[in-house]
Amino acid sequence: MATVGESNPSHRQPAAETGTSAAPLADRNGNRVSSRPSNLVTGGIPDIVIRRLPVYVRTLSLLADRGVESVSSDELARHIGVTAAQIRRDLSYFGKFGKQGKGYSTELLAGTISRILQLDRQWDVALAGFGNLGRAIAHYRGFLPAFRVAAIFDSSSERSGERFNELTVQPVERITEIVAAEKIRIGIIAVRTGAAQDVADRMIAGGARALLNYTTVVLRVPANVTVREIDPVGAMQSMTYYLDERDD
Amino acid sequence: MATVGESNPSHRQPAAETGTSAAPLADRNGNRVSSRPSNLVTGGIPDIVIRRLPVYVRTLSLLADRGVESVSSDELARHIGVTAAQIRRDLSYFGKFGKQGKGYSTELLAGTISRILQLDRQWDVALAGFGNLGRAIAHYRGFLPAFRVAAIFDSSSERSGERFNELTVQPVERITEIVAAEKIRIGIIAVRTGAAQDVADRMIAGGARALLNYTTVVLRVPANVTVREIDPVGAMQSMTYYLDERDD
DNA sequence: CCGAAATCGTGCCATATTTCACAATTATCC
DNA sequence: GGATAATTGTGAAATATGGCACGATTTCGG
Ligand SMILES: NC(=O)c1ccc[n+]([C@@H]2O[C@H](COP(=O)([O-])OP(=O)(O)OC[C@H]3O[C@@H](n4cnc5c(N)ncnc54)[C@H](O)[C@@H]3O)[C@@H](O)[C@H]2O)c1
Ligand SMILES: NC(=O)c1ccc[n+]([C@@H]2O[C@H](COP(=O)([O-])OP(=O)(O)OC[C@H]3O[C@@H](n4cnc5c(N)ncnc54)[C@H](O)[C@@H]3O)[C@@H](O)[C@H]2O)c1
Repeated sequence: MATVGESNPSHRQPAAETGTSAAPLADRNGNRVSSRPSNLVTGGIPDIVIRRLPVYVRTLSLLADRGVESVSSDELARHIGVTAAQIRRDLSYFGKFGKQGKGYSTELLAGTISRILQLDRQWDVALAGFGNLGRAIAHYRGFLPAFRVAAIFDSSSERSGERFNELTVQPVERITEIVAAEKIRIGIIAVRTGAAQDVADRMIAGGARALLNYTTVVLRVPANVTVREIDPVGAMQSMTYYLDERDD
Repeated sequence: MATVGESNPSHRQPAAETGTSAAPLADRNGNRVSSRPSNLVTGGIPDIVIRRLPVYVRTLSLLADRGVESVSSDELARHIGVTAAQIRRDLSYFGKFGKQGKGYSTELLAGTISRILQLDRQWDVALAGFGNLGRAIAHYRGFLPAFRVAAIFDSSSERSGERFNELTVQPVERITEIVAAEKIRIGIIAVRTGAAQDVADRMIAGGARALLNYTTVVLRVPANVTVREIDPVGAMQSMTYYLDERDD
């Protein structure tokens, strides 16, 4: 396997981009806004490429499960809905994984990209907010097996203290302490909007460096923290632009 | 106000894009796969610009509600986390809304962009899937007031027939019929992955032209249908790339 | 009413991203 | 075994996106 895989990832650290400055706000797909790694300075790999990798893994794994042993960039591209050249280019940032005349081994490539993304381990995640959304996230099995909710926080005195599986919902005051103690690097923010920045700050103080933000708040985070936005409302609001009364 | 606002939006229709050529996301049948409209051909406005507009509206409305009457591109940029030039450029696609020396009227600009996005009306939405996620979406107030769940579908015989507010959950077989009858243009897909394409096809057959896809399935849709993906798992999986054991 | 300060809109340039297209390599078939 | 077909990885070109910087215009304080 080529270079990146399990090598020391320190060189990948998102380029410095402080608070408000240069951070672009929406990715190509529809996922949203805010501080994601700038994509060039480090000589690193463009974030837009990184964001496509999960789809590759997903599709390759699906094919592998179906018993398909190898796949060409062209066929993979048709499955995913991108161009074959893009897939080949994306992969070329990391090494050479294909075989001319044959294509890529589905299983091998899925495994390789998983390692590149560090998905070959389980990550503990801190969940803040245990309201409707927070509960839904806690119950959602789709994050498994790479991600496991290891701590839950809520400010409400009714909710804090509540049990979920083997976890007790903790008060927000303990976020920093617990995130640090459990070495949690990833946070999910599902609190009411007014509390989002505070909760993010506490998580970061405890050592979190990746935040999944379900609120519409634009989070201010240091340059070494990655934030991804989940913004279904924004997605809907941008689709209506294209709607027309009559149609085809 | 400038041109676009409530003018006939037919010219905005995503360019019909045949085959794989100009459009990055087309499959063999000329069906655009997955999200966003092609962004150039029509001489139309780049989709990436459209996708930023909801954030502008949101922020401007917030400021207006706080009693801020006008805001400069610079200040707005600081709130949102983009550059002032980008905001000015984005707006310039639609007209001239600012006043030199002063900035933009928060209320006016929020209203103008809302009209551009056609958010100055209520859109009926069809929701497919009434499991955990579907229920959460149905209860979620964040889509209001621009979007209203007007029909709910589920294949399960237990769920179909169930009531939600004044709605009865309907079987998937009725999607096309009901979507057509109620002139619904927007669908939300929250069914199990295996059913996503089928449900999408039925909605489109009934006249839906915008789909919010919560599943990980890559939907095949005609070129005149916009799809946006909500993919929190992918977002998480791409953030782990940047995580490092030690940090800073 | 004046000069300084603020701010927009945009031409033009810089950067980022995608795509083309082809040499090199490997597979396949007879 | 040799000819043909398939397919990769990548330099170079093409597009798309972002940002600088400045003329033009408006505001503002006195
Ligand atoms: N992106 C999405 O798909 C999506 C969907 C639904 C809701 N949301 C957003 O997620 C957030 C939560 O939505 P919800 O429907 O779960 O609301 P909710 O009211 O059910 O839950 C909010 C929770 O946050 C808790 N909370 C309030 N202040 C807190 C604080 N300082 N620290 C920790 N917890 C605190 C409350 O006690 C409550 O449990 C909102 O911002 C909402 O807009 C996003
Ligand atoms: N993007 C996200 O944030 C997110 C979060 C949770 C779940 N999901 C995804 O959303 C989907 C639903 O998740 P869930 O947790 O609600 O699962 P669920 O099992 O609770 O609900 C799925 C629902 O789909 C219904 N269904 C199955 N086949 C159908 C068909 N042919 N037509 C209509 N309805 C059908 C089922 O009856 C059930 O009610 C899954 O694909 C899941 O991976 C996405």
